[in-house]
Amino acid sequence: MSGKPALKRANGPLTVVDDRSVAARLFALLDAFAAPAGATSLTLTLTALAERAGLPLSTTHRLVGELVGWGALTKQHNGQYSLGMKLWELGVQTPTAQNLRTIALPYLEDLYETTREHVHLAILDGRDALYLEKLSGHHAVRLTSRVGARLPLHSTGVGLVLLAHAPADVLQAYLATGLERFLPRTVTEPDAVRKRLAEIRLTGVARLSEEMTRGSSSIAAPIRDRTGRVVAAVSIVTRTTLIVDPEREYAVRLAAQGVSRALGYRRAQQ
Amino acid sequence: MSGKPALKRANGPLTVVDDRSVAARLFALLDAFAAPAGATSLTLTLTALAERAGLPLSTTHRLVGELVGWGALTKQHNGQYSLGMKLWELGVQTPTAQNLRTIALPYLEDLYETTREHVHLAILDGRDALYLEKLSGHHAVRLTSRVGARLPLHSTGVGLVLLAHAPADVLQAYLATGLERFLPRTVTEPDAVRKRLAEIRLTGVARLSEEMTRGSSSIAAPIRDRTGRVVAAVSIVTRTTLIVDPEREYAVRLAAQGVSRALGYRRAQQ
DNA sequence: CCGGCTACTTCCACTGAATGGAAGACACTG
DNA sequence: CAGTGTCTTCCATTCAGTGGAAGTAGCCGG
Repeated sequence: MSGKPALKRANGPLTVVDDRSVAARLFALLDAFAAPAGATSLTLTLTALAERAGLPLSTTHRLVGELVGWGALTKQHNGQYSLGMKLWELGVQTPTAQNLRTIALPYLEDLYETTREHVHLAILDGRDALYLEKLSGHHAVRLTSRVGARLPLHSTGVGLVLLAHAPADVLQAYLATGLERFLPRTVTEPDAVRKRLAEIRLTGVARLSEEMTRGSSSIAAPIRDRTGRVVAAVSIVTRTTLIVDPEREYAVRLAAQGVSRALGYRRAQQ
Repeated sequence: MSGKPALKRANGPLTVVDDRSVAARLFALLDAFAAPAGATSLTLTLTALAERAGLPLSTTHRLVGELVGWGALTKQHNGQYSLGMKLWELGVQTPTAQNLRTIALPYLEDLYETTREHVHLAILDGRDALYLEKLSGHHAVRLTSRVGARLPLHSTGVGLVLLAHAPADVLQAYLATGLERFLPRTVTEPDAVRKRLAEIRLTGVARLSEEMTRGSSSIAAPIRDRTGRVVAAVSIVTRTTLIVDPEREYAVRLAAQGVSRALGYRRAQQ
């Protein structure tokens, strides 16, 4: 691979920091493990890793050695490498994740108990909805989401809620890039999306059917912090039915309000 | 491997890999954020960070710049640094955590629902019980545990279960170091611990009262994978009462069995 | 308004840590 | 047992990283 500049990452969040710096190489190695979509966590051989990170084998070997020594990677019995516990340990200490999760979890559990459906908690990160938490029972519908997943803003319940309350420039930028159509019913036309967002702001809930995963629908509501800013969104994902039942919507609203209140939000204004 | 410098692996939090290497410096910076016990996630100024990591300020400045660029650290409005979302994102993809959690969560939820108590899921990592998951309602007792926390093996329910099924050498090594007494009732005498572990192996449950946190008791049971090896432990932590109630113990057992079965364990032998 | 303090940022000449090609070890496989 | 793919080690070369020092920004008290 001569192509001297920049690593050629294909899919996913490519954060080239500086390239050439040792740090950047280490990051490239870790990024090589970023799982694509809803896939299971990767496991790579040294050679595969070197290739994905765009580094010479011997360099990879040495750096991987350091990463393993620290615990960021683990070498399994079969010689494959995977992300290590140390990374998990540090990761769960990240303030945003840690705090929001801790505060929200009890309410999410309540929501799960009353509805028995998948419960999601997500925040806006860049151009994606980043799933912080997901509860689901033994049966519920199969889904692409998982904790740590990034899903599009325009085709998920939490995504639309987050988008509805995002700063104008973020919305602008998001709509500017073409929106992918996952299923026939996915709304991708910018103006239609804007209209939809206005309604979501008005009613305080988002409802979607068959826009991301066949056979499933979603109801989502915003979570606000003490300043009133929308910082996250909760949703439930249910099997699509024709009946619109207001009870579930109420349950989602209730959960969102509970978390907001726990974050210090008092619906003051007006 | 001449016995020269560094390479100080111990799997405690302070993992000096080689020192001098760029990687080691980066790791030191990240390690500086490792929260002590049950504390909230740290937030540090550049200077504090430099100090904790034992690096010159200018070096710290540059490296921190790279870490922020990649997303491992975040600079907050007030100029303080904290762990960043990228780290969380990678962390939750760690196979052990990811898989166990995904499989176990539904059972933990059931357990929470029937008991309304703190529910813990932990694995053995080094000399500690590492808490992978924690569910707790709005009320339950206040505790030191949290997801990502490390607590001692001899004074927690999950810890004792894990220790009871640990390889002989691990147990040996653990008992060799003096065990800390947290409360008057903490069992710290090696032989007493061994006896206790034998009982836990026999009955399949661990019960503790007032050994770690004042006012709380715990019931824990082992989780096995398809090979029959104990890979994790579940527990509930309740307010201490005088009544030993068998229902809760049954619920914990049930949850542990559920997860074990989901992991492919068939209680074959005997 | 200023001087003094602390905390952060930038600069750059020097140097030793990191590099990577190549060769050696290992492990399958047919 | 040669053949192929993968991993590990070595070491001369050099360029990325270093860190002392100087510059900048922000804050406080007088």
